[in-house]
Formats: sequence, structure tokens, C-alpha cells
Amino acid sequence: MYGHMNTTQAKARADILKALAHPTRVLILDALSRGDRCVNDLRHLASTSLPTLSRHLDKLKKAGIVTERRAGPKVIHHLACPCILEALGCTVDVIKSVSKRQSTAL
Amino acid sequence: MYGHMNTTQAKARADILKALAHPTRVLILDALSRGDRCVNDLRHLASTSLPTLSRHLDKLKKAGIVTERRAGPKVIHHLACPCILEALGCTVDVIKSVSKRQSTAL
DNA sequence: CATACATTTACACAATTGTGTAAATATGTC
DNA sequence: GACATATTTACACAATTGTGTAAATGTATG
Repeated sequence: MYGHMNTTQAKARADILKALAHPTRVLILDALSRGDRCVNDLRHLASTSLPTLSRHLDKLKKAGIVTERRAGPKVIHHLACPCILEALGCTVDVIKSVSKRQSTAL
Repeated sequence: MYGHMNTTQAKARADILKALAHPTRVLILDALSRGDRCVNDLRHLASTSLPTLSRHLDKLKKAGIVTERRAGPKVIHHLACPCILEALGCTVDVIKSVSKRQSTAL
């Protein structure tokens, strides 16, 4: 189904996954899936400082998952790769699969 | 499209994504997608020691993505959640999306 | 240009993650 | 049980990631 993967490809893919792999960034992506937002709008998403939130957004931007545009003094963030939501949905499948296995285990 | 997510859900999802977010683990999952393997079979996948490889597999097991069974002295690993391959495929979409954007930018 | 608002970056440090070598554990065979 | 093979765990340490406070930067407006 999948051909052999080389080290370079694996690193590139892992870099994308790393960008997703943080609770705050998961929350950010969930929020952005419902509409574009500036940092301040995301302020109450997690109990973190504004600079930290800004750096999380920066990671998502550097990974190419999120893009930004300026609107006056505000910087509006946009989910450039909605396909990311599939990966997020996939994690739910794993969680379900695990709890199913645990309840099946006698 | 997606409802608001709470902190607990976000952490659980991020934990799955963290388990995927390493080049060696991406290579392991790619290999397991083509069939069950013991640690030794995966030895030449990446330039890492056997203990390191074993620990990467352990992470995948703890996340519930991979399961194991014993076959004599060997421990055979199995991709318990093939849906993970969708998440892996999604990373390719991001990479393509980024290079497309870069070539479009004038 | 002084001020206010929005956001990012610098700095210092805590926490987590990844790693190899060596030792320990597990399984089957003689 | 001694031995060979397969795998994991212990230990010590390097590297990366995440964080808040404070300072700096960017943008409009009087």
C-alpha cells in the first residue's frame, strides 16, 4: 500500500507531526477550523501567556499549516491546510480503538 | 464542522500525535504498514541502536498505535491502528501545499 | 511624534525527549 | 542449569522544546 520511505521523507513528515503535537496547538487548530483568528482572540483557549500562544502559532506557520495576513494592527491567522483536521480526527480513532481493546481484554 | 474542544481532549490527541512525531517512528509505522515485524527486522530502518529502536516501539505501544505478540523468543509488532496511515498521508498533503504556495508566490 | 494597542522577540531557565553503552530479563535448546 | 538468541531496562547525559517576564517591534491615531 505504501512504498518504502527514506530518511529525508520521514524527517519532513515528522516535522509536520511535531508541529501538531502539543495540546495548545491542537486547541488552536480546532479554533481556526471554525474561522480565522488573531492571537488575542485565542487568548482564553488555554491557560498560557500571550507570548507563548504567539510562539505556538509561529510553529504552525513555520510548518506551513497556518498562514497569516495583516489587518491593520492585527495579524489574522488562517488554517491553510484543512487536511490537518483529518489527522486530528485520526487521533480520535486511535483513542476509541484503545478503549475498545481495553474493554474487550478479559 | 468541529465542536469546541476541551483541554483534556486536546492533551489526549496531542499525546497520540507526539507518539508519531519522530522520523524513526514514522519509518517504523511505514514498515509495519507492509507487515508485522520484530525489532531486529526493523534494525536497518534507521541508523540507531537496537535499544533506541525498542524504545521508539514502546512509545508507539503506549500510545496504543502498535500492539505486540510473542512468537517464541521474538516479539512481533503489529500496526493496530491503520488509520494512522491517513495522518501520515496528510503530512504529505501539507508538504505539497507548502511547495505549491512557494512556487505561486511572485 | 507621543500615545495606545497588537504582536513578537530576547533572555533565562524548567521540563521533556532522545540517545548509546552496559546490564538485566526473557525464551528456547542442549 | 549452561548457553545462545532476542529484547528490554538502567544509567548518564545531550539535545530539544516549552515557558513567563520584560523589552522590543509594528501599526494606527491624535
